Parts: sequence; structure tokens; C-alpha cells
Amino acid sequence: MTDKRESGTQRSMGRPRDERADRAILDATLKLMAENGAHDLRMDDVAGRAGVGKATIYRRYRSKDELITAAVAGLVSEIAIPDTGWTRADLLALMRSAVGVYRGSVEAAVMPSLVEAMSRDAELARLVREGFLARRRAALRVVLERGIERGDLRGDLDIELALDVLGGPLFYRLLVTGGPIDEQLADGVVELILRGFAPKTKSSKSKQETR
Amino acid sequence: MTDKRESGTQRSMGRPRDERADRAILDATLKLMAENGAHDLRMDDVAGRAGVGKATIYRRYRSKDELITAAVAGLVSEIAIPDTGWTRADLLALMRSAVGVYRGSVEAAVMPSLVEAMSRDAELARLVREGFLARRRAALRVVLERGIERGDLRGDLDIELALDVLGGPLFYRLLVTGGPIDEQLADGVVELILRGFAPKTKSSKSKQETR
DNA sequence: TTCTAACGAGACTAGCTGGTTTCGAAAGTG
DNA sequence: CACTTTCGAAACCAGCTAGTCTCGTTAGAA
Repeated sequence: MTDKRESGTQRSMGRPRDERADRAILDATLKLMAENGAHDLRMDDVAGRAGVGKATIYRRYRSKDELITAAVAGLVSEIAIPDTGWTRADLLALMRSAVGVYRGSVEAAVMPSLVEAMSRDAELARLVREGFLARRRAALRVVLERGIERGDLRGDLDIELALDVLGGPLFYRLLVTGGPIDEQLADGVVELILRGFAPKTKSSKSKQETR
Repeated sequence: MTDKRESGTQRSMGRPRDERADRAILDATLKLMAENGAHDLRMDDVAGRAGVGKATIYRRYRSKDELITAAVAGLVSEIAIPDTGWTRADLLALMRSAVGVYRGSVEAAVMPSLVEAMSRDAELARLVREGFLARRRAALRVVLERGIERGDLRGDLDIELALDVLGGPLFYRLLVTGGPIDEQLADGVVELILRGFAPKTKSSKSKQETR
């Protein structure tokens, strides 16, 4: 799709493409996006950092936009849905993994420039949301729903709100306040969700042991 | 500071500066930043939309960066600290006003591009945080602290976390998920904070009336 | 009325950059 | 070996824009 070679027409003639160049190009693109922003990405710089000629890039991607899209699309990562049997532990596992990702990774460094790009390109926004934000969100949703069934969370809770409360503060610190993204954040948010969305009870213990 | 005229030397000779041009320039700058992003701001466009010659801009600001900085600095707004006597009402007032601001205003439209710029310019980041985010945050902090004294909130709560939980979901939806920024969000977050950070009690009513 | 500086409009330049193309070399296939 | 396609490097161009400068004009102060 991003390739000029016609699909189906498997050419076996000529020098085959260097697959290492593929990775090198995408890696260089992501790193430069993180450093200078998607907008200040220079094709010459990508070529230089990837140790590749510009023609090698344009043979794979028709334009800069296509390159950026491909690089962003490559950010997808698998998220395993934890299932320890304890709602708190499951939530903590997901949130701590999130903290790990958004503290110091390329993904974190790219986010500010990505936010700007998303606000101006609906297609890219969809790609980012569905491509690599959706996994963790889906996992959290499953854990929350299990928490409801299990009786750890109230049945009428606004799941979308809960998801945004879990993820919002992290991104808020990453993008806006510059506050610390650490375990304390993960733990605090999880604890707040468990307490604030605890099921209605007639006599609730102050420190319930959520099973 | 952003003016070429030497401070102190109050010249009263010659044609005085048109003060309407000052506003027109800053307004045009903000609107164009909202539309196209800070990076794609064209000085010609600013001049055109403001109905002003480029020289008139450069007489006030040495460079595009200085213009952008000035426009952002002009975003400050006063936030009255509500004091109804009820913690819930005070929090709701602040959060609903925030919802009003970040739904459809110029400020909201500028944020994505501002986030990107902040990530690359520490001075601008400070300006934005202290200049126009700090007001509401300070007001919320006061309300939270009063809530603690009043016994509506637990004394050992992490105030920074609470502030980020109040603001985070809103910005998360604005910048990342594209979710709705409405009263339901404000109400839900406030309710969560009140429940989740409720003081430790021996017998807590499920629907406590926080006075 | 004279003087000064700001005004809107727009010409100008100096620099940068995305994209295309060309080059000789290299890497495979048959 | 002949053939085809990719490779890195670099030249090239067309387009765009920040910032400066020059007009003739205009608003106030002295």
C-alpha cells in the first residue's frame, strides 16, 4: 500500500530491497520526530541518520506524510490483559506498564508533536487512537468490567469516564504540567478509582480488601 | 520589553502608535494559531487578517517567536475562587467553568499546537503553565484544602494527584481521545474525587451530603 | 505649520526545503 | 555473464517565507 511495487506482481528480478533499510528509515523517522517534531522533520536528515539515500526513502514512501504515517503506524504494541483475580492488581499492572512506557520512551517523546498533528489530520488521529492507544484502553475496559461483575466496582459507573480518569492524569503530566510520571501516579489513580467507584454498600469498611 | 522604544525615553514626538492595532495583531495571531498551528503561522497572514502592514508588526515584535510569545502571554484570565460553603459546589463551579472554556474557545483550539511548542521551548512552557493554567489550578487547590479542613476530604490526600485527576481527563479528551467535554465530565470527576478522597470514617453513608 | 514617527501596502532578497532526477556501483536472478 | 532493480550520494529546481526596506500618507506634538 505504501509500496510502489504492484501487489501480486512478485518481481524477482534485479537487486532486492534491503530490509535493514526499512527499519533504519522508520527508526530514524521516529527519533527525529521526537527530537524536532513531526513538522520539522527533514527528509535529508532521515536519509542521513538512516545511512540511506533519499531515493531509497522515496522508493518506499511517496511523500513525507506517508513516511510519517508509516512510522506512527509502526508504534503498535501488544498489551496482554492481566488476570490475577484481583481487580486492584490487574489495574495496577496495566497502569504501571503505562507509566513505564510514557517515561522516557520514544513514544512519549513523540506524543507532543503527535497531538498537534492529530488535531489537524483526522485520519492520523484515528490511526493513533486505534493503532496504539486502543490496546491499553481495551485492556483496562475489560479489567473494569470484570471488576463490576466481581462486585469490586459499582455497576452503574461511567466506564468512559473511568478510562479517562485512569489515562488522563498521565497524559496531562506528560503533555501539559510536566509533572512526574511514576508509580505513585499509577497507584494513586488506581486507588482513587477503586474507592470512588466502590459499589454502594450499607456498611462499607474503610479499607475494603477488593478481591 | 517586546518594544523597540527604549524604556524610560518617553517620546511624545511623531504619530503615536495605534492601540487598536495592538489588539488586532494579537487577536489575529491567536486565531491563526488556532486554525493552522503556531508553526504554520505566516506573518503575511497575520498582517492581512489584522488589517495591518507587516512593518507595524515588526515595529512591535522583533520576530515571529516574540509575537507568538506575546500572544500566548495575553491568554491570562482571572479565576474567581468560589466559596459557597460546600466543597462539592465549589469544585463543580470551577470544573464547569473549565468545561465551558475548553469547549469551543480559542484557548481550546490553540492547545494542541501549544503543547507541541511547549515541549520544545521550556520558557514558553513556563509561560503557559504559570500564565494561564496556574490560576484555575490555584483556585482548585484552595477549594481542596478548604475541603480537607472542613472534613469533606481526607487529610492525607495527594493534592497534586487530585489536581491532575480534576484536570487530566479534560485535557486528555481535548488533546488525545477527542471525547466529549461536557457537564457530565465535570460532574463525574468531582463526584469521583469526593467519594474517592472521602475521609476515613467508621460508618460512612453511601450518599454522604458533603457540607 | 512644521516636524516626527507610525501607518498600510507591497517589492525585494536571502535562505531553506520537498521532491525529482542522475550517477556509477552493487546485488541479486537465470 | 547479461539483465534488472536497488543502493548511497549528490545535484538540481521550483516554491515558499521571515525579515527588511521603500513608498506616499497620516496623526499628533510643538
